[in-house]
Amino acid sequence: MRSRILESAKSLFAEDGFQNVSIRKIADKIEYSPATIYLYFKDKDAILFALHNEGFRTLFSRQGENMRIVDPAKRLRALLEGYLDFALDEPEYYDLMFMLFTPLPKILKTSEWRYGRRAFRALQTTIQECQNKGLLKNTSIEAASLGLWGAAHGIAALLLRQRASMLPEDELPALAREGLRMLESHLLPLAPIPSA
Amino acid sequence: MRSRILESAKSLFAEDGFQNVSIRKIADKIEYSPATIYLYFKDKDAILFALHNEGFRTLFSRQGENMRIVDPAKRLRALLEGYLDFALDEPEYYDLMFMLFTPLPKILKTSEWRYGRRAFRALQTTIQECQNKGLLKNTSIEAASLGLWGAAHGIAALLLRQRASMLPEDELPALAREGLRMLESHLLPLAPIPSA
Amino acid sequence: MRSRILESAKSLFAEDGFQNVSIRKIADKIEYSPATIYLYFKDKDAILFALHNEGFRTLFSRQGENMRIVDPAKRLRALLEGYLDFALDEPEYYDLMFMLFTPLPKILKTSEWRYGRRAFRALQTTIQECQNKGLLKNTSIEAASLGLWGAAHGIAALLLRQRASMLPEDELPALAREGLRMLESHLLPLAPIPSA
Amino acid sequence: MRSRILESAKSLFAEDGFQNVSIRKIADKIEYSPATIYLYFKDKDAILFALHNEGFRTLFSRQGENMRIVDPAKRLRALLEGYLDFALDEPEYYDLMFMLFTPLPKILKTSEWRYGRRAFRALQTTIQECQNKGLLKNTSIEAASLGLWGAAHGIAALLLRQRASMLPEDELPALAREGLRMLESHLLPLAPIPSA
DNA sequence: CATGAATGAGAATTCATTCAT
DNA sequence: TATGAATGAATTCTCATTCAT
Repeated sequence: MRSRILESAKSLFAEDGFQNVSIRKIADKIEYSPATIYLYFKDKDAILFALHNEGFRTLFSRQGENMRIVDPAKRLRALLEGYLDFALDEPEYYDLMFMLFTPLPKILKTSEWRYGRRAFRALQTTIQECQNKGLLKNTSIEAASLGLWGAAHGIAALLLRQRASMLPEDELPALAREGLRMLESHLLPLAPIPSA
Repeated sequence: MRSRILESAKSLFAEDGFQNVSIRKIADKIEYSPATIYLYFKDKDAILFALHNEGFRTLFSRQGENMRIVDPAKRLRALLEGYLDFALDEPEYYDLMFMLFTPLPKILKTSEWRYGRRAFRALQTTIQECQNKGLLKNTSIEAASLGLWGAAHGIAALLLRQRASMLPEDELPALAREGLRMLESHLLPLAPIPSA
Repeated sequence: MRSRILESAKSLFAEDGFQNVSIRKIADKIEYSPATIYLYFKDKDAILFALHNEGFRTLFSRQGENMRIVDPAKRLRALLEGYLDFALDEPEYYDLMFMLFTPLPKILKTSEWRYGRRAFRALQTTIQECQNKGLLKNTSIEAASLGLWGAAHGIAALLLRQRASMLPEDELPALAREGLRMLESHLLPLAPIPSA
Repeated sequence: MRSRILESAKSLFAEDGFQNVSIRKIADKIEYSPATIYLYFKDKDAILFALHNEGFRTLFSRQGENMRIVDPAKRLRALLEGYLDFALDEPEYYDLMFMLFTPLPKILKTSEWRYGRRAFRALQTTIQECQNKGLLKNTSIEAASLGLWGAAHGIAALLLRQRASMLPEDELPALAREGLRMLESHLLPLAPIPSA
C-alpha cells in the first residue's frame, strides 16, 4: 500500500515533474482519498524522500557486482555503463536523484545522500587505480571524476529531459550507450596503450 | 521594460525554480503590478519562451567566433568549452534551455528550438570533419554527437543542480573545465596521434 | 480507562484550548488508537461534558464544608475564597466550566449545570442572611450575587487567561488571594460595623 | 473594505468564537471570495491583531475623559464603570482583548498590549492616590489593582460567556452595573468615611 | 476490548489570470 | 501605459468520525 502510493507517485513525478504532481493526483491514481496518503507519509516531501532512498538502494544493488571487477579500467567502464543503464531503466528514480531542482535541502543533509558520497568516493578510488596503471594521466582525480560522471550523467539527462529530439527517438537508448562507449574507448582503452 | 521583466524573471527562475516563481513575485521585484506583466506577456509560459529565445541568441553569439575556427578538432574543442562556459556564465539561461522539465511542449515545437537543431547539425558537421581527419573513429556521428554534447552538458548539469557537492564548492568551475579538457585531451588530441 | 482519557483530555484542553485538541492528540497521549476513544465517548463534546461534570462534582465536594459554616459573612467569605482556590488549583476544570466559549449549548441545558443553579442559589441565600445581619445593604440580591461571584471569577480569569502578566508571575496566586480578601474586608467586615 | 472585513470578522468571532470562524465564513458574509480577504490581511491572525488594536484604541478613547477626573476615588469608580461599560457595549472587542484563549503570543509581545500595561499603571497610580486619601488601606497596590480590575472583568466575563443565565437575561446589563456599583460603594465610599 | 484503514468535509493559503478604470 | 480589485481553481494538510475486523 505504501508501495502502491510510491509506485503511483513515481510514475506521476516522471510524467509531470515533481512540482506538478499534487497529493490529490496521486490519490486519484490509486483511487483513494487524499487523506489516506497522509496515513502513510507525513508529507509530500516524505514521499520524495522515500523514493529517493529506494532509488539509491536500487542503484547500489545494481552496481554491487560491478564494484567487484578487479581490473580498474574495466570496473570503471562497467560503473559508468551501469550508471547510464540505471538512468535509462529507471528514469523516474534517476530524475529524482540527480536532476530534480534542489528542493531537497532536507534530503541532501540526510541519510541516503551519504550513499552518494560513498559512491563518489568509490569512483575516485577506481580512477586512482586507473592512474596507477598509466591511464587517465595528467589530471587531478577530482577533475577526472567530475568529467566522467558528468559524461554519463549528461547523456542520460539529455534523453530524460527530451533535449535530444533531433535524433530518432527509438534509437536514443542505443545511441546513448554507444556514445558513452565511444568516450570510454578513448579514455579507457582496453588494450594496453599501444605507444607505451 | 519588457526586458526589466525578463531580467527579473530570469534571476527568480534560477533561484527558486520555474515552478516556484509566481507572476506576483516577478512583479514585486520590478515594483510593478502583476497585471502589468500581462501587457507585455500573454502568459507565464510566454516569459519562459522569451527567455528561451534570448538564451539561444546569447549562446549563438558566443559561439559564432568558435564556429569560424578552421581546424575541426580545435573547433570542436572550442565549441564544447564554449558551451560549458555558457552554462557556467549564464546558468539561468542554461537551466531553462537544457534542464528544465518539459514545460515546453509548446516551445519544443516552435521557432527557436530550430536554433538548437541548427547548432546540433553544426556539431555533427564538425565531428564529421574530425572523422575525416582520422579522429573520433569507429562511431556513428549520431552517437559521437550525443556523447560529446552529453559530456559537456552533464558536467554543467551536475554543477547547476548542486549534485557535485562533494567537491569543494569554490573550485567547482575550475574542476568542471579541467574535467572537460581531460575528456578532450583523450578524444581530440591536438598533436597528431603519436603512434600513427 | 475512561478516566485515563479524561485525564489526558483535561490536561490537553488546558494547554492548547479545547478547539486545538484533536481526538488523535488525546489518543496519542494515552497511547491508544483514536477509535478506542469512541468506545468510551460518543463525541468530542461528550468528553467535554464528562469533564464538566467531574469539575462540578469536585467543586461541590470542596465547598461542602464551607456551606456548613454558620456565620453567613464567614460562610460567604469562605465560599468566595474556596471558589478562587478551586480555580487556581484546578485551572483545567475551571476553564472548562466557567470560561470556555459556549460550545455548550448542549451542556448548558442539561443535567449538571443544575448544580450551577443550585450553587448560585446557595450563594444568594447566604447573601440574604448577610443582609439580615446588616451587611451588604442597599442592593438587590441579584446584583450582589453577580458582583461577588464576578469578583472572584474575574480575578481567577485574569490569571488563567494570562492577562495579568504585568504582575510578577510567581506571585500571582498570592496576589489573587490577597486581592480577593481585600475586597472581602470592605464588603464583609468580620468585626461588627464600627459606626453602627 | 478593510473595515468591511473587520466588521464581519468581529461579529463572527463574537458569535462563534475565534477558532470556529474560518476565512471562508468571513468571506461569505461580506459576499466576497476568500482570496479577497488576503488582499487586505496577510493572515487570519492579522485580522485578529487589527481588531485587537481597534479594540484598545476604542477603550482608550472611551476612558480618556475619566482619566481627567481629579478626585481619585471618583476617578477609580469611573474607570471601573467605564471598563464594564466598554465590555457590555463592545463585547466582541472585549472578548478578543481580555478573554480569548492565549493564541496571541505574537500580540502579547507587540505594540498595542503596551497600552494594556500603560492602562494598568494608570489604575495603580489611581489606587495609590486613593490610599493617600485613606481609602483602600491595608493592601498592596498590586493586590488591590488585581482585585478591582478582576471584579469588573469577572462581572463582564460572566455575562459575555453566558454563565449568569440564572439571572433574567434582559436585566443582566443593569444587574452587572449595579453589582459593580455595590462593590464600589463599599470599597470607595464617596462620602468621607463616617467613623473617621 | 481495541484498532487499522479509510474518508468527507473543511481548514488556510496561493496563484494565474481578468477586467474595468 | 498601468493598476487595483477580484476570483475560481488548486494546493497542502488536519480532523472527527466510521466500520470491518
